[in-house]
Amino acid sequence: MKQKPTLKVIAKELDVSVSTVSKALRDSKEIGEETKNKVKAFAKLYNYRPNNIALSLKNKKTKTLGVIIPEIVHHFFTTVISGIEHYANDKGYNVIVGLSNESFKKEVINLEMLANGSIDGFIISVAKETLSVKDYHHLSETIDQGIPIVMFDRVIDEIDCDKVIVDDVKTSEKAVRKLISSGCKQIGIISTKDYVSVGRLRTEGYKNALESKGIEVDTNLILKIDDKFNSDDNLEFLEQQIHDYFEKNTVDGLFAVNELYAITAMKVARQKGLSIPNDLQIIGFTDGVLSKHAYPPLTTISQHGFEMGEEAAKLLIERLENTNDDEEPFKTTIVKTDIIDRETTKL
Amino acid sequence: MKQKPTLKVIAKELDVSVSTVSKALRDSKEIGEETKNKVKAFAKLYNYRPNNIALSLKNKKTKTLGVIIPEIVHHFFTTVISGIEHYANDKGYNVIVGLSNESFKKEVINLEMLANGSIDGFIISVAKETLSVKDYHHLSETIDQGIPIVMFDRVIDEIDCDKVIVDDVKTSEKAVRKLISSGCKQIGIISTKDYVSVGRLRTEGYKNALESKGIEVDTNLILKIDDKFNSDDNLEFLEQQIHDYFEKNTVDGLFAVNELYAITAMKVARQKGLSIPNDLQIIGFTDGVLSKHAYPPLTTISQHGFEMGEEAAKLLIERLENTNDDEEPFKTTIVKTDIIDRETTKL
DNA sequence: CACGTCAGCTACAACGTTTTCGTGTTGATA
DNA sequence: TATCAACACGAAAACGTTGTAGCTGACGTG
Repeated sequence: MKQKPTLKVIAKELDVSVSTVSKALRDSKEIGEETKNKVKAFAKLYNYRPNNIALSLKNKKTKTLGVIIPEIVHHFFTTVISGIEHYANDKGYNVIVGLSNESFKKEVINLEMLANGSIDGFIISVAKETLSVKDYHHLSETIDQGIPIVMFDRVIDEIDCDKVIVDDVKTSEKAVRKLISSGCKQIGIISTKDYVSVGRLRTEGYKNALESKGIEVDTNLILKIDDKFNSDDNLEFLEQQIHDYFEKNTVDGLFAVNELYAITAMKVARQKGLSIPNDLQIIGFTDGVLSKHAYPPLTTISQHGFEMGEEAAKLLIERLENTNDDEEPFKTTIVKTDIIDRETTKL
Repeated sequence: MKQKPTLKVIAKELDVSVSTVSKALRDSKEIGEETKNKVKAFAKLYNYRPNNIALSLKNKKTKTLGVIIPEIVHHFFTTVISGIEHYANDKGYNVIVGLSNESFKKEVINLEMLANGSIDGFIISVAKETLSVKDYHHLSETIDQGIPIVMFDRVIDEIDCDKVIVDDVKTSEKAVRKLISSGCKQIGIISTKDYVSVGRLRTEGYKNALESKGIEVDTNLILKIDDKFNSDDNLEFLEQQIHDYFEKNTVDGLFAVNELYAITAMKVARQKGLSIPNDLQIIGFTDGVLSKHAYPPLTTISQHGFEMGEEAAKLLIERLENTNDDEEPFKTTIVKTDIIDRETTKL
């Protein structure tokens, strides 16, 4: 186990000064050709690489991005991370991930752990609990300390920062319109509680679509799932709620704000003997593995997570590398969506 | 935007020395009560947090783990990351993720980017390309430099390090035995090419099970998928290969070495009019979202990714924090598996 | 009064870099 | 021969922290 060589050991070994070694390796014209070659050869031989930590300390930048997401076991978030990684690596940045597990406290801890010099900026999708308790002090304090934040997907209007979102209202409107034009007469929606911005906005789009076609909105047809900040374990609870919904309502079209809700609705519908898409047409939101491999394959809205990730990383890195004194105004970029036609809708 | 306070600014502000501030905050008995209180109050007021980078430089440890995986958009890997994060955070460690995208070159780059001081140790599941070209110099060099590595799932026998695996052979044996005892007469396997260790081992288990029951192994029934280092885009190619397999062979039991293969096989079988589990019983490997939400829900082997992640993090951190001079021998821990009975098998 | 002790503080080095500002030697020029 | 530029290199500071060693003044003891 040979130790990593430092400038100092190279200097001692070659009997020159540390500065000379540093300059030689950076090809400074201050150093003579001969010395340069000698140093470079030695450095290559011993596989010298500058110590990142020392560089970070000196340059006051770490070339590392902090990504905080509610859950990693979730296809949408992982595609976003892929996008972030892709863009960031390309620009020489690393990515640290923190998981909030939808918990406010863990979000705060993660932010604090990383905000002490470990990273140059954050990309975050806020936890449901944070949205629900409406306590954003950790975010505003971080921004106050000069650490930029980019929010994506779940976004907080009150916080001024760069944002990457999807036009939830318009997109949902489009999806529900599609259901209408495919012949659905009774269209329901399975959404989240209102404090989750995306749920609220997608419900809004749902209403807009109906109203624009002169259809009255029946609030009984709007199911707002109570998922206790944790969508993974309480699958039965989710099924139960959807089951009850089907007991009380008869629908021939359904719009679900994520793919899990859509898939689960399909399952419950199948148990009730409904045929998809003949008796019931369904559109989901987010194009994940579930949608693609479901039976029948689910017609869904693609959020283009990869592009969202790339865009978020781009916004963040641009802000980090912007050396102008005049602060750039905050941008919120809207990533386009597409409806991917599969087999849970007609036509 | 107020700057992060450092020891130096606190010292200047309170007109004491930097050392005094440092010691006061760490509650050293060298410092008088009065001064301590003054410093602590000031630090709290200005929300002082020690700079991680400076600490890392000084202590020569970063309290950060580097995790390198082939793909993040993959349920098994994300559960492993969850497990790693869970254990690591608990011990005050952060996690940097690097994606190799199954590419040898990207794996090397990622390793090098992080090995220059950014992390204390690696947890890695090697890329298929690396396994196929059999070039492990980046891994052995990293270990040589004193940076410990823990491998999980896809593991390299030639490299001496801690490992976390599943007993692929035994587990597969159990699964195939189950198929046999459920009445299957013609049992096939969908595996990977042999350079992927898990594929090779699971195929071995498949053969063992058959032989132990006195059934002759028919190599035609062994399909080794050629997936070109990228399982995501070439879904049609995968389908094609499975389709051809079904054309040539008639099976009533199928063991697939991952869930995507299993799900795709189900899809192809359905197209051929086969009823599951009546005409064909299927068992997959890895309990992911696909298995759970498939139609019908897939009987599968749970690898307990979360536990694997926790175990990997545990091994790594224990090694990092082991201050004994005598090197601990390398361990490989075997995480248990379970068959999760769902609806693609009888009984 | 000389000496030692102790509390309470400060100075300094070190971690590995980069960069600014010297400094000494050479050779050419006036 | 005195002056000066060009060249090749070194010393030192800085980033933020911690730990060791050193310093100062007050007090007690013989």
